[in-house]
Amino acid sequence: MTYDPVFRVRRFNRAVTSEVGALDTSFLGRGRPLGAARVLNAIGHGQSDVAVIREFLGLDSGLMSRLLRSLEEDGLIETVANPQDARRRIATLTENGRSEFHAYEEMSDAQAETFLARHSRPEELLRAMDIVASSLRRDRVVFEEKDPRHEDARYCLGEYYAEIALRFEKGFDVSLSRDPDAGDMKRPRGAFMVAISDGLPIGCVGLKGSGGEVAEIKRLWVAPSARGLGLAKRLMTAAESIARELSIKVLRLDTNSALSEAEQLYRRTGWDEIERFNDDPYPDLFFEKRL
Amino acid sequence: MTYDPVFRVRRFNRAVTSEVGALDTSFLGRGRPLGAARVLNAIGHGQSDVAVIREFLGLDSGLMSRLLRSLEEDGLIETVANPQDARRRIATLTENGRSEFHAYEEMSDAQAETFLARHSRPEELLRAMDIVASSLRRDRVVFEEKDPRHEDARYCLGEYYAEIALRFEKGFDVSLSRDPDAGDMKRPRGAFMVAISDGLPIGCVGLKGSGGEVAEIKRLWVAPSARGLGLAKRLMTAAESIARELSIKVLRLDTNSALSEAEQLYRRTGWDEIERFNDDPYPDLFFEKRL
DNA sequence: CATATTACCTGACTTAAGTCAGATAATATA
DNA sequence: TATATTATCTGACTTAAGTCAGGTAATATG
Repeated sequence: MTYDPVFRVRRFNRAVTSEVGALDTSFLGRGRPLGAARVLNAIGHGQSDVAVIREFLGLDSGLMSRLLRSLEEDGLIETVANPQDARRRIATLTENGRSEFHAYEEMSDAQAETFLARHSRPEELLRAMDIVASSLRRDRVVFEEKDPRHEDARYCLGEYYAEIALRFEKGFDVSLSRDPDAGDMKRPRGAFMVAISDGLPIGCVGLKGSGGEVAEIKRLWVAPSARGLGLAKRLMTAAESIARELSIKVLRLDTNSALSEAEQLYRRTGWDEIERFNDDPYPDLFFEKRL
Repeated sequence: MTYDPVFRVRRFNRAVTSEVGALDTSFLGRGRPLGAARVLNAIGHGQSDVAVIREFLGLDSGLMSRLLRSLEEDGLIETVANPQDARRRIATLTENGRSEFHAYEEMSDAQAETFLARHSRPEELLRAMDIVASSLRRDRVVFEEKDPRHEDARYCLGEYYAEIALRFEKGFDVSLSRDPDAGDMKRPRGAFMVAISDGLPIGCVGLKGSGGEVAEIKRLWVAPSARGLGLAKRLMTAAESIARELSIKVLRLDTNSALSEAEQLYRRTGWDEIERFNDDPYPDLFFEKRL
């Protein structure tokens, strides 16, 4: 017996729509209309190009202009013409603007902390929030090529190794996490791709080149909170298209039959099972795809 | 290595505030201002007393009056004086109002279904949404005394037995779920209490009386999605206060040491460990509290 | 019974948000 | 170079939402 799924989704909708105020009232509470506060916030987060902010917040040009004037009159921002294109304007915070922005930031941080502090199992609540946020914004995930030693890449790899270690009872040699392959997962031999959802890395994949026509797919990982969104497939597609760019003709990968979701994905997307091509102890399944 | 909790809460806030439209646009999309749509929706859900709706939606009396007039002019509702108190008004849907309300309901249902259908692990997404919703609305949980055979009570008991069966490897005799104790968990001997969060039962507790001065606490259960909110303690407090109403002097309970959260709760809230007082096979810990 | 309170209504007002039609100056294009 | 396009600005407008003071009729209270 389980409750109607549609009822549960709608219950969630009611909860967030009636409590969004409780979630984050930092936009209010400083005596400024929401619109002006949102513009100030965007500028504070480094968005300086007026047209970009306007597009991002979905504002009419007239309204945007007026909001900028009101922030300017309050001495919070300054605008100057863009030197590359004098039609466009660039907005920056003044000293007062920075302190006002920080006041908003601190309110928002404090509210988030209070919300978590009321829960005695904050890690589970956070996991749930990650799942919902990733699902809501699934269409805004961005795929960025990163150096495997970049902070975001290392975060993903750390999570990947931690999970591997958990799933294979025999454990996993953590020394590998120093990643001897890093050099082969950078241009021009290969690449490393991170999926980022509103600032949070939620997946990665490595393309480990050899300099020749054969390359390997490594480190395919999707955060537990982002599974079910089809991210692994999108990561693989991205990796394949980089491989084509690099004139790679044959892709290989190894995996373990315990990772059944991965196995299914490969079989569904044109990979063929092949003979073992290395003597690593962990994998027991080997695939190949000709591009 | 884990991401900053405050960052993750704020990411969630951004996701819901920027996608609430995507979550439920059913209030819009029918050419009616949000305020009027919300009033129509409240009436459709059976709230007929104007003052109650006004309180619930937090509206000024003047504004409420105007919204009612506009719905009346559109032929969607009718208002009559309350026969018990002619100052108050009662609003009901007309035939047109009912079909308009159903149009909103169907849009909302369809959107919830679409949202779920895009996810390949809907049950995990639902669990996450339950956790977040229960946490957001923790202060609006209502405790209702119910007959143990009432639908909500039976839902809780079903979940309780299912969980017990999972936690004790030896399994659990499901025939017990027919609940031979039902008669003792009703007034005047005892009571059964269900915690309900916006329509979803998320916890329960039974007070099983004997007719005398000794009663037992049974079936304390909190939904996995509502743990960490202090609900068990509130349920126990509610059960104790009913026990006092019923002139019960001694409360007893049995539990299993595998349920460590429960054991800690009892020890923290004035219960004393006592000798075994029954020969049930499952419990191995026994407590007593004098009221 | 006189008076206070309550629930609702009405009119006059404010604010936030947004739309729309030009105007201006800079830049891109034929 | 003439023309079109673009980014921003300005003024005039609309709509939704809400506030506030005062009014009416019903009900509660001393």
